[in-house]
This record gives sequence, C-alpha cells and structure tokens, in this order.
Amino acid sequence: MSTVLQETAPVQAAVPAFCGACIHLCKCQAEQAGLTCAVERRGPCRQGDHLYRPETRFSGAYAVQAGMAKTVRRDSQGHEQVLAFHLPGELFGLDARGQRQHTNAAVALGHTWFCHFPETKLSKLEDDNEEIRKQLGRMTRRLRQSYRVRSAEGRADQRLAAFIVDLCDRRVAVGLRGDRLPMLMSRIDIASFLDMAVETISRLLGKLQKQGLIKVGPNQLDIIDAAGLRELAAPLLGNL
Amino acid sequence: MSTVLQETAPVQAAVPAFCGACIHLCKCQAEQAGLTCAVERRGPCRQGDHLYRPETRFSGAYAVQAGMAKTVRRDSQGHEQVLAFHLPGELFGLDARGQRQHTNAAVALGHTWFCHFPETKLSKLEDDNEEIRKQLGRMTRRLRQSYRVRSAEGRADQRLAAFIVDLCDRRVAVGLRGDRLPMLMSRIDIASFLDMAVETISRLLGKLQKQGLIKVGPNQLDIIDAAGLRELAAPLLGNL
DNA sequence: CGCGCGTTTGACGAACCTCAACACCAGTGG
DNA sequence: CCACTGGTGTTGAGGTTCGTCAAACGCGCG
Repeated sequence: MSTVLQETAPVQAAVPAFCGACIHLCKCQAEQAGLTCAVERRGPCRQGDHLYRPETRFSGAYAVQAGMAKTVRRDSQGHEQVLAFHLPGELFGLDARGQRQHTNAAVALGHTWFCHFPETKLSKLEDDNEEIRKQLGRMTRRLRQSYRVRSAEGRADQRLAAFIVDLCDRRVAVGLRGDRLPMLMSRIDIASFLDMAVETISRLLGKLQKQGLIKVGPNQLDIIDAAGLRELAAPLLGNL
Repeated sequence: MSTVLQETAPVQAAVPAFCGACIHLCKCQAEQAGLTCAVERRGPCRQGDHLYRPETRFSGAYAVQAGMAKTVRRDSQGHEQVLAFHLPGELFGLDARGQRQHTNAAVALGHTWFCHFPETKLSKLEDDNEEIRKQLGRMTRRLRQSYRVRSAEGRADQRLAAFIVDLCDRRVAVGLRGDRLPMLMSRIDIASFLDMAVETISRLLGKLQKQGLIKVGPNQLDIIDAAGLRELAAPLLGNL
C-alpha cells in the first residue's frame, strides 16, 4: 500500500493538467482548446469500484490517469475472466464503440483516478480532425497488445515474463519508469489473465526472483535483469 | 487405401460436371455460361504432389474435387507446419490473393482431383457479379474455421474431438456423408495441425474408440456416437 | 530380403493443476 | 483492546496431462 502511494501521491501533488492519454489527444489539438472541457476527471476510485458493467450504456472512452484498472468479462459458466490491465495514459472501453452498451466490466485496482471522454465530444473531435481518428486507432491497437500475451502459447514462466515485459514497455511508452512496476492487481487477477493457477503465479514469481530477474515487493515489482527477462520471454515476443 | 477408392471411384464414375465449389460459384451464375470454361480440371494428383509452393506465382484459387489436400508453411526454424486441411468442394489458395506469389504450400493427400480457377477469369466474374464476390468471401470465411480449432485451448482429447467434429460438419456442408471420414492425412499431419505429439494422436484416437465415440479404420474414421463426440468437444466449440 | 516410413505401445519425466495447510493482513464486532 | 473472520499469498504433496525416448510392428518399395 505504501508503495502505491509512492507513485500516486507525488503524481497527485504535481498532477499534470492531462494524463498521458490526454496529452496524446491534446497535442495534435492545441488549437481546439475545447478538448480541455471534453475531459471529465473521475476519482479517486477505490479498489473494486466499477467504471461500467455489462449492459451499462456506452457513454465514451476512459483513460487511467493514475493507478490501474482491469477489464473483465464473465464466460458462459459465470466465471470471471480478466481481459486486460490498463496503465496510466491508456484508453479503454472503446470496444463498445458503435454499440449501445458495454459487454465487459471495468474495475479500478487500488486507488485510481480516471479521465472520461464523452462519446458525443469524442466523435465530434474525430469528425473535425483526421489526426484524432488516427490517434484513437493507434491507442486501440496498443490496447490489444495485452490480448496477445494472453492467448500466446509457450511455457508458463515464458508467458509470465512476457506479461511483465509487456507491462514495462507499455509504461515506458506513456513516460513512466520501466524498471519498477506497481502491482495493484492481485495474483488471482494475473492468474485469470494468463489462464494459469494462482499457485503457479506465486511459484513462478519466486522462481524469477531466485533467478535474479526481478525482485518481488509488496504491491510492487522491480526489474533487476531486464535483458534476461526479455530473453526468457523472447520465444513469445518473437512469434507475435 | 481401398476405402479411399470407395469414395473416389464412384465419384469418378458419376463425376458431376462441377464439384461443390463449382456449384456454389455456378448456380448464381447460370446466365454467364462462361464459368464452365473458367474452370480447369487437374488430376489425378498423387500423394505428396504440390499444387503450389512458397514463391510460386499466384495464378488463382483451387478447390478439391475429390480426395483431400493440406496447406503447409515452414516456420522460422524450417519446421513444416500444417495450416489447414481441405475437403471436396472447399476453395483454398485465396490467402495469396492480392499478392504476386504464394507464401504457403498446398499438397495433395492421397489420390486427389482439383479444380483451378484462374485469377484473371475469377476477378472478371467478381467484377460482373456481386453475388460471386459474396460467395468467395463466404467460402474464405468457412476455410478459416479450421484455423480456430488449431488455435483453441483446452485438453488434447477435446481438441481432437473438435477437429473431427469440424471435419464432419464441413463434409456435410458440401453434401458428403458426415458419419464416415476418409482420413487421407497421416497422424503426423494431424499432430502438426493440432500442435501435439504423434504419439498423443495415436493414443487419443484409441481412447476415443474405446469410449465408443469413433471407430478407427485404415484411412477411414467412422463416427459411432456423434452426440458424445460433440459433447466432448463442446467446451471448445462453444467458446468460439 | 533389407530398408525406410508410419503407427502403436510402454516407460519415464517435465510441466502444471488441484488440494490442503498455514501465515498474513484488513476489517469487523464485541 | 482483542478475538474472529474472510480474502489473499505462499508452500508442500500428490495427481493428471502430455511430450520425449525407445522399442516393436506392419507395410510398401527398391
């Protein structure tokens, strides 16, 4: 918990007017100061708070400003399944675009702040500016990277390593440090996302730590040997 | 081998002017008698004959008229990998459309007859007739069903059952009997397609037979309990 | 006939899941 | 304040699944 605050508290103190997602959307948009008004801040949300659920009316896109989120679905047996984790600066909820309501749920992990982009203003911006449409497409594509790790084949330790590498790369992509990951999600969430048993996650994290690749801390994960980690995940990263 | 002839010989004796693929393409096309000329018969091909290889110039689509075919690629380590099996009436080779040359290879399984649809005539027909374009898209989509089984998760016996069910359904779809499958492909091909060990295929076929779901014969496979087979494969068929 | 190939079967091991036990921690209520 | 409780994380034991290795068999072919 304390480590979470290490990240969110400073951000909160010197919180920028826009998070990563906002910056991406705004910078190509300086002349249209209207976007400032288009963004609604939401937070703080607590662990487990829902941004939307299945059948919630689609009202626009979301972005994590600080903290973390997950999107979740229920499979045919009613079992909950994590579809993706969302880092600061990443858009999500776009999968429901063009439909009337969401099919998945989005849940806050830890204390999290969000930005909301109302669809009405978003589509208007898109109409006016071709660059905005490209940016949205680009971020949607990045979002789908996380699905690749999930469906990848390969050994469990390779998949876990690929998962960690993916999170690091995505953090760096939005301007955050890539050698220390806040792990706001539970082992259960990770296991669900990677389709493995919780015990396997726990054991493999210990194994990677013993191998000197990472250091597992409370709600935090330090990357000790980024190259080694990437080498372990290589068979999966290369194929996709 | 004898069982193969049981299927191909009668077909040959009373061979229709057009196979399944031709019928689909022709019936919406009665007024354009030109298609009759657009189809070139090819065969008989023997086991292992190549219709095209990687880097072969793309000249048009193919359809199996009688027998069976597989499409194959080489992965980065030079290992051969079966991408799909093609039953009578099914189009293939369309993946290279729009490119100058093929990237995969197509190989005959057993004694097989093919139809060839030259791209020049095909695209002309497509331009003239919207229905043709839809039919081509539809058959391409059906073709990709086989990829689903391949990438599916789940236990090995479930995946093998899903594979068999898929073959049955596709045979029925083109008007062939669905309770008896000619198995012109080797165990090695099946193992490659399903990404399993050959020994596992052999063992599981024996297991399914012992369970009373199928009967394994020489180059042939009888469906004893279609419902049970479908039930075993259900977890995979339902998800997709 | 030997030879290569495909298939089957058995033995073994690695990977990973399941079950069970326990520690830890945050709430919660007395 | 403490005990209790439920959720989470870790660890160990045992089982299942499935790949790997090896051997045997049948079969077609030179």
